[in-house]
Amino acid sequence: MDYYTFSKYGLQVRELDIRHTVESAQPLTFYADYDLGKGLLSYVGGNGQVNANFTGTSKNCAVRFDSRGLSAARKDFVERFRLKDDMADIYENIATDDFMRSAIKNYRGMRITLNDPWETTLCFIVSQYNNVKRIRLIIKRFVKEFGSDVVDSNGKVVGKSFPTSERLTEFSEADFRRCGAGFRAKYIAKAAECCTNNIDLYKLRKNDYDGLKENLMTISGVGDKVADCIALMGYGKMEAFPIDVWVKRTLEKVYFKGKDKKIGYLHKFAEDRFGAYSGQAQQYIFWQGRNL
DNA sequence: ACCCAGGCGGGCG
DNA sequence: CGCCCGCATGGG
Repeated sequence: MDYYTFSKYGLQVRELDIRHTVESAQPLTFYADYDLGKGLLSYVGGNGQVNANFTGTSKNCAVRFDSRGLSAARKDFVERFRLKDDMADIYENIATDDFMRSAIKNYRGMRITLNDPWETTLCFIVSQYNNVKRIRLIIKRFVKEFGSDVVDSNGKVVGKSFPTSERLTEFSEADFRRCGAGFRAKYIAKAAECCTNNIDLYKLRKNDYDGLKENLMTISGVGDKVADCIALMGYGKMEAFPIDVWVKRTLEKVYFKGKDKKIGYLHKFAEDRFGAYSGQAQQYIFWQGRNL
């Protein structure tokens, strides 16, 4: 059973809570413009500018796009918000206990977004030892400073595209520091160079999860946690389970009486418990844990 | 003022 | 290998 159908000016969607999805710290939402009070979200997708207008509830919402470029916007949106996912099956498989059931109840409709691999890489390099608000600030500065103009059919500038790795090789560590990247500026300069001249992130799409993660971790500034975030939100590897401070803290509190557990142990715990849907489970644990 | 943030690389034992 | 430390910066 599909979770979306085409409507005249957009889509009719079930199980999509745009607020929780946008607010739960995912790459798209680090630089998209939105006014959730008015149900507005706009971003530059793979098929150009998308302006979406939401009405309804998380159980059943209507999404309306500009009539111009409607089919491209629909296509982009379906991929971006993973509307083909079988949410009933996902909920059923990750609702393993009271804590998970409660998290799902609180944030039902929160989706994992699928983003461009390089965008995701840059966003999560910036995310390390940082907070969500400041990640957004820095990423927005990168788009503003280094992105190129996106124009509509009349030549009018409607937004800025996310800067490619190649584009960033035209700039230096000092330029990235000026955007507030701090000590991560060095990682970014190296990563941009690496992803332009050594690794083709788009060819890594053919890898399975293990091979992908191994390749990603050769990039400067990409360790275990960031690699899992990129695998999950940049490549759609739903079995990835990123463990940040919040997820670690929450797992230990809920399942291990607050006792310290090693990252490797927690990865195995998640794999056994959530399996192929670990990534979706992680997003609920992360957001519930942060808001406890 | 002080503390923390979706961690990582490097150095040391 | 595992452990520990420093790290830029802005908001609470």
